[in-house]
Amino acid sequence: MAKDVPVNAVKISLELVDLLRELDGAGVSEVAKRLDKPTSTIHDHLRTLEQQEYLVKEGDTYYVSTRFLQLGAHARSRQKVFKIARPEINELAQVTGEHANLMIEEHGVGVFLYRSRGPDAVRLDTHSGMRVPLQTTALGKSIMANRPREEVERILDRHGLEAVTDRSITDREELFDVLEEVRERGYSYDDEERVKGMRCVAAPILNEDDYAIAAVSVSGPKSRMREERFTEELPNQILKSANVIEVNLTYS
Amino acid sequence: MAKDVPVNAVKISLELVDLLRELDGAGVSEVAKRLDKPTSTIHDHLRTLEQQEYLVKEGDTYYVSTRFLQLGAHARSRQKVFKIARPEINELAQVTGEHANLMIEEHGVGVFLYRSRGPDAVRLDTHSGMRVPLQTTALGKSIMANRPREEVERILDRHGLEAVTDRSITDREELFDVLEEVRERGYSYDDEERVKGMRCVAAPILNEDDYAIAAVSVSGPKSRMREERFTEELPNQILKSANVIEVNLTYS
DNA sequence: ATCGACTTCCGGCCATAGCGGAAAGACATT
DNA sequence: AATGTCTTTCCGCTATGGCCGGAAGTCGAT
Repeated sequence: MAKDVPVNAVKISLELVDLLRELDGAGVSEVAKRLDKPTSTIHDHLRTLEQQEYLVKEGDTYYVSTRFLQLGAHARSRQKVFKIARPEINELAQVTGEHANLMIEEHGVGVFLYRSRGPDAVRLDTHSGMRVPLQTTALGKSIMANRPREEVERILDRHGLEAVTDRSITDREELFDVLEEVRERGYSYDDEERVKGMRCVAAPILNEDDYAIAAVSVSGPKSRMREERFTEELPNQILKSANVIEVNLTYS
Repeated sequence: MAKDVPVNAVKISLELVDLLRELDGAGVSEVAKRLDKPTSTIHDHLRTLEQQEYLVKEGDTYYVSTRFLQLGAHARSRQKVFKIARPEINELAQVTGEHANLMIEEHGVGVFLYRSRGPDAVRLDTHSGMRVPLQTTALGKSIMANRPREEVERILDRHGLEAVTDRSITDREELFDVLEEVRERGYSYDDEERVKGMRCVAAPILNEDDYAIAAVSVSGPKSRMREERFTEELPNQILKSANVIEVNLTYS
């Protein structure tokens, strides 16, 4: 096994924490089985993380601690686009009645920074901090469409084009064609490419150099996302919100 | 130096992350100076954390990444008291106009799980995930007052009684006297013990064994927190909310 | 009582974390 | 341009401590 990271012990602990999140808590032996390491090694790591207060132990089960809440809140509030976009996203959710979202790109994946539920919003699995492949959301496509092609290539080299539903885009050239359209049109669609039955409209937030730093969207059930509402009304509302955010970003 | 944790490398990385949060981003040499380690060592750790996507690098500065947002959101939603209390806290903020808060204890410190700003709420530094010494808030006192004395002793042994303002309680016996009163009265006060000019009223959330699992509070400026509102109206509203939460917790 | 499945502890080996030193850049200042 | 002072980054050695096998506890079930 080639040495891939400078400090392997840290890598193990981080994988361990993320596993505990996925499993929603686990004991020593279960973690050891999943990571294919001896229980004694895992035990050492769990103890360390617990002593440093990054995990909590209840009985023989370890859980992710709220220490991460503090770090996460900091990471989010550090993004100036977050605090400027938040009121606009709330507004968007209210007037459309649906979900409204804010996404940024980080390490080549899409991160939901914030979401607001409108009065008619359906139940949905998206939550703050959720990470998804960029090409599977209208948000991600709006971002990629307004980045240099070579940067998008690098992201694809790193993450590939994993399909999430049977409608996901999986061909690289097809994706670039779509991105071209999106850039010209100014906003993007997602038609059940990530979640069955859901459609989505998104627009990018651009900086002074027309480089996408984020995207905003509205998403809802297919039944309500159609005809003029889908092709005219929602795009206009979203473009207006995106524009307000862009303006507020430059003058702040 | 005695070996204090099983995996020292992990400890270094975790301290590093927390330092980056405090500093709101930093370069290699600044971190190295603060942690009193060689730059080469710090460099190894920063690279590892960045490769694992727990940090982001912008130019020569490393920042905490939104990876923590996902972990934090999980850690919070894991607490059933959070999702049950949230609507009640929002309600409390609306009817009182002030800040309303939810706190739990973790590793012997108070953690703000959620807060809601009412229409008249003043600017305040509290935020989700914030960690404070228990004895410096009405919330913390409500929790400690409804825990076995030996458990409180253990917490104090570990964390001491650090003063935050000149009104903070610093004497152990004095604290236990206060806690005794709080338990009998059913709710607790904070009169500028953490933040100058702010007062706070809190009530515990108890489980079936009368063991405090959390606390709710309302906090506001001294000028509005006085006379009957402070001694009657707010305590009653908070006790009512706490009771609703307790009931919803048992039947769910 | 005996088992089984877990967590925890212990002690040793050798991979590797941590470090010093040097190289490669960045950025002023002269 | 050239020099000096900051960085960050790289490289390779060495002693240490991370990792592991195995044993000892712990708990519940049968």
